Amino acid sequence: MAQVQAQAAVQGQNVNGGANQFVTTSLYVGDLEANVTDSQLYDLFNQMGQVVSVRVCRDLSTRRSLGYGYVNYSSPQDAARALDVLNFTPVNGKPIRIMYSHRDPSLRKSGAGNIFIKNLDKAIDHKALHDTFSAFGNILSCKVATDLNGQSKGYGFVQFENEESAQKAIEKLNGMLLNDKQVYVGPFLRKQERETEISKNKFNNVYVKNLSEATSEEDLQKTFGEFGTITSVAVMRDADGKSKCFGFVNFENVDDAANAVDALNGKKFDDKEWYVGKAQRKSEREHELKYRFEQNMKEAADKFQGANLYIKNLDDSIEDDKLKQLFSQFGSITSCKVMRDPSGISRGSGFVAFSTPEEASRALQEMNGKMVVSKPLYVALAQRKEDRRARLQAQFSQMRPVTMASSVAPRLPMYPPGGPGLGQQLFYGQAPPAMIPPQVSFYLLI
DNA sequence: TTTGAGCGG
Repeated sequence: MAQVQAQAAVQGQNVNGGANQFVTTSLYVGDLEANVTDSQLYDLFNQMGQVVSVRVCRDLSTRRSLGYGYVNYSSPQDAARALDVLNFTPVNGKPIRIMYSHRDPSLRKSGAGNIFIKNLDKAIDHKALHDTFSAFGNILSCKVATDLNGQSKGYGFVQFENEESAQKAIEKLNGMLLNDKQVYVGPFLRKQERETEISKNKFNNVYVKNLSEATSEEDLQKTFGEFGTITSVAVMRDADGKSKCFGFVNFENVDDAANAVDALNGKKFDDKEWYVGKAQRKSEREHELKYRFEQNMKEAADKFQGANLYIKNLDDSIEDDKLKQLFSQFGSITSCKVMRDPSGISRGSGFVAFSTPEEASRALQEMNGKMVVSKPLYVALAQRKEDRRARLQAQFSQMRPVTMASSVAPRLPMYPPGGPGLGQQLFYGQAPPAMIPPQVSFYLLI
């Protein structure tokens, strides 16, 4: 796989799929021991070719190492070779972990292609793990969990560049013997996700949706009854007795419920593909919705970090279109909004989001202090995430939750298809200004 | 037994 990277590098392509020109020459070096210095990194990496620059990142005020740094080469081949040869080299006794520098965190955060391995023989180290799994695709990051002495804890992680490689690795290696130990290889799940996975496995009550309108309790009883004793069955209906096309089947026995889900989920009845799964309690459903929403908010916030401008001191006469006009000369505007109070009067503030931080930065420089209509504009980068969060919490109590029918509730723009369902009773409120990028117009309270 | 953390000038 090092060859693939080197080849891509020679051709000036970015193996990670981005467009950044530095991606092939700039390395991220992580898992640094706290006392590792710039010059140590330089000495090590300069053995692979001319190093252009190197730095260990430090906390601005305390100057303490943040445990990672960067090494830049002028030659992509040198960078590729350094990644291949120097990865997991101990520095101050701790193996460093090298990746191509990739500033956009979306791939890392998405967790796509990330797998977990357990029951690893203690003799298998980072390198051995890497070698074993690199047969299945390009690896972005790989490590064995270790204790403070560097001893293997018997499990590890491999993040592939793509999901297909991860699937192949799972398929081929799960249950295989590695150094005489049978390893488990599966998708990586965060602790929270894993707990809900487990809780999914034991339940009596089954939820079924996408029923045809004609499907009755008797039909459900008949279909589900094949799997075991049913204690109750219900098709949910509106006031007129018309089916809402979903229902619940409660089994006496948890295994029967699980079998029914396995067998019936995705099956077609009357031309309708049923969804059959564990019936969630309201609190579980809300918890899941909230979790997914927060993940999306985080992604949105990250994405717009640096590309999103906060504007103040706007003349009241300026509307969204006019704001956009003012800023469009600096780049491609992905969204633009003047904040207004409930009666529609401009708050004199707004947001302009560009597609790149560079455009935003230029716009900031050119537009801050510029006279527009009658007043000098105040232009700043939209608040950092941490500040937003703190202020968000302060304002949380002041937001009045609004219940909306699913038919009028706005779609959250950042939701992927199949995200939290709007058919649920969700609470939406107006986003507090200066908190949330304009793309995300509503704040969910649950 | 064991389900991370991580991107600047």
